[in-house]
Order: sequence, then structure tokens, then C-alpha cells
Amino acid sequence: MELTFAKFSRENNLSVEDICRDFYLNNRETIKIKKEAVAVKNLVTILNTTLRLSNEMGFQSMTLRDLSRESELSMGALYNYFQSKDELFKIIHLNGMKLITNILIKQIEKESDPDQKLRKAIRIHLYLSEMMPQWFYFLYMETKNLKKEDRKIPIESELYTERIFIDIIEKGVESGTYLNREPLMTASIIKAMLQDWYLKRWKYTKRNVTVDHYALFMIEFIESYIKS
Amino acid sequence: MELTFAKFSRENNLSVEDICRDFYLNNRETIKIKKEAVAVKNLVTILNTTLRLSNEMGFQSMTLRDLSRESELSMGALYNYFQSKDELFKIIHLNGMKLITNILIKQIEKESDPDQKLRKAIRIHLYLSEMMPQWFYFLYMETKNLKKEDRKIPIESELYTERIFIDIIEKGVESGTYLNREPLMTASIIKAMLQDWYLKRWKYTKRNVTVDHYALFMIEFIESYIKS
DNA sequence: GTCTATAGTGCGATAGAC
DNA sequence: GTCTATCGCACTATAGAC
Repeated sequence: MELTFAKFSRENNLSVEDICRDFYLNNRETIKIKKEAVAVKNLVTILNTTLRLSNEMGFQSMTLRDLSRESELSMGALYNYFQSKDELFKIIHLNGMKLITNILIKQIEKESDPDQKLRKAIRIHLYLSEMMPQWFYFLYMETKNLKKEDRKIPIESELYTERIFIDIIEKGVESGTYLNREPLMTASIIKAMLQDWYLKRWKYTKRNVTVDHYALFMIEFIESYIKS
Repeated sequence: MELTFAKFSRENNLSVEDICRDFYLNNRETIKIKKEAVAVKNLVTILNTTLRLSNEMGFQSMTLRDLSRESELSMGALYNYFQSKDELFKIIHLNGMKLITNILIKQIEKESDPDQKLRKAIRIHLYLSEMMPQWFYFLYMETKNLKKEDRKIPIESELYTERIFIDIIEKGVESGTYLNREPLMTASIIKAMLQDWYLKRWKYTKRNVTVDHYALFMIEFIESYIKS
């Protein structure tokens, strides 16, 4: 019995609250608010509102006045949680990447069989993006807002998750599970398919394509190439 | 003998100049410059510079002062060619879409055999994005800058080119060339792969993957699913 | 046809009252 | 801990000289 989205989301509670509490505890010196409960609650509001507005209009187009209005926190209040609009961007970017990568790695290291591992990695990635669509969309579409010195972060992240798929496929080739048909290119294309799921969410929703259907299709598609 | 990029680019001269002349002739009343040669020359500079800067920093982050400096045209001169920054965006967006779609359709209607048609459509799309990478990147990544009433334009465009692939595959299913394995989903995934080529250009360049290699890989990958 | 100078707006960020 | 009021600045867009 393969993993389903319902099962995965039941067992994995990915609350923005956890991200915010982590961030708060690691940055007590720069955040001016001293009560944890208040700080975490407002951080959750700020992050969720920023993600929503960025998804609608882009981070650059969103003004802090928009954020203030929509989050129902004054401009002054907002600036107790971050030093600049730029820093707000980096908070979301870095913490989002960290969270996603951590879960992905932790989940797939449980499997050892290449076949099962590849299927699981695909499903976990799809299910994560299904649970936090705004985060994935933000991380993909808003990299342009990073300063030059930070541009390497998303690049490394792209190559890192791709590397996970390359390794699985190469292990499968060694063990004879898969044919030796361009593991690097295959991994690239897997990433492209995973990204299409959250980048074109509107299309698949309209067509009533569920994430489980998409996962199954992806697996069949890829396996028909590396197994046939 | 299948089409190659070298052959395609030799036979198809996609100059930005053609786009600009078309645009100029269709908008003589709003463009204040009366000499065609001057207008087209400056329009080419404006469009190329805008595309370059948008690819580097995003259209929203690019100020008209940046564009003025980099294009070596004064702010006043720029405003002879468009009415607002918003209009400049739409000029690039609409004319780029039109050009790309026109060439794609014209090229593939020459083929009648589904098998050849699918291969050709894939190659033409890849080769077009190889010849105008900045345009494709712009059209994909900058849709957020469209006003709400224009958001349907890129959506229709996405569905339109996808429809081309759906039709080819369905014809192939009817004629027995392809198996009947989810033509709609297959077309979606083809689009995702085509997009990955120009969205992750940095990655493939670094790995010395040529567009012809990518095309061949894509074709083998897809055919192993719909033919095996 | 292109320039410089500037008007007018709305932004990010902050100071200080409560 | 949150608010309002406001500063200084950089932006889009334009007017008028050349």
C-alpha cells in the first residue's frame, strides 16, 4: 500500500507556528517583543499575510502599507518583528527552504530499496508542496528579490534536491533496478515535474486532478523510461 | 534526418527589429516619433535593455532611471515610445506571445504524421526559447505585473500551446501510433519540460547540455511512455 | 527628437506619545 | 507592545528649453 496524501497530512503537522517559534527563539536579540506567545502569534500573521499578498501581486509590489492593512498590525508594530522589508524576505526564504529540505531528507532516509525510495521521494515532495503551496510558490518565483550575494542559496537548494534524485537513480542502476539512461537528465526532469505541480496549481485544480493522481502519473511516466 | 538547432536558426531569423517595426506601424498615433528608422532603432534598444534588466533584477525592481541609464536614452526620450511603465510591460508581453505562438503554429502545420509532428513541435518550441531566452523567461516570470483584467492572457496562452500538444497526441492515439495513456497529463508534462529548458538555462549550460541533446532526451522520454 | 529640471506621489523607515 | 505622525527619499511622469 503506497503512501497517500491523506495519510501523509494526517501524520505530519506542518504548522507555520513551528517555523515562527523557531525563528523567534533564534532571534530574541533582534526581535523587540519579549512575550513569546504574542511574538509567535503576530509572526504567524505576518508570514501568512506576506505569503498571500506575494502570491497575489508579487513581493516587490506588496508595500508594507498593504501588509499593515491586511495583517491588521500598524507599520510601527511590523517593524518590531523585522528590521527591513528585505529582512522579511530573507526570513521567509531561508526558514522555508530549511523546513522543506529537512522534512524531505528525514522522510526518505527511512527507505532503502531504490524503487520504493524514488516513489517515496516523489510523493513526499508533492505532498509537501500541496500542504504549503504558498511557500513553494514564493520560494520559486521570488528569488529575484534576493541580493546578489544571496543568489547562490536557491541555486544550491535546487541542486541539492536534484542530487537526492540523482543518487537514488544511480543506486537503482547499480542494483539493476533501473536501466542506465541518463540519471542526471532524468533527475532534472523529475524536478521540473514536481515544480509544475505547484506552479500550475490553478490548472490542475480546474481539471480535478488530485495530488495522488499526479503522483501516480509521474511515477508511471518516469518508470516507463528508466525501467522499460 | 531530424531538425537541428543550427539548421533552424539558420532558416529563421527572429529579429527583435521585426517585432519593433510591427509594433511601430500599428501604433503610429501613440508613438510621438515620426521617422520610422529612428523609432525602430530606439525601440529595439528599449526592448532589449528592458529584457536584460528584467532578467537580472525583475521588471518591478527595474526603475525607468535604470532603463534610461542602460539604454542611453533620457527619461524624456523613453516616454516618446510608451505612455507608462505599465504600458512598456504590456508591449513586451503581448508582442512576445504573439510572435512565439505564430511561429510555432506555422512551423508545425507543415507536418501531418503525428509522430513527426510531436517531435517537430517539441524541437521548434525548444529552439525558439533557445533563440529568445530572455523573452521566454520574461513571459513566464513576470506575469504578476499584469493588471487583474489581463491575467487571463498568459493563462490562455499556456492552455493554447498545451492544446497543440494534446491534439497531436490524441490524433496519434486515433491512428494507433500512440497508446491511450492520459493525453492531457502527458501534454502538461511536455509543457513543464519545455519550460524547464529556459527557466533553468544556467544549469544546463554549466553541464554542457545542448538544446539538441535536451530535445532528443525529451523525445525519448515521452515516447517511452506513450509508445511502449 | 532629445534633453534637463522638476512636479507630485507614495514608499520604507522611525520617533515619540500612549 | 502598539499606535499615529512624519521624515527623507526615490520613483513615475511631464513641461519646456534646445
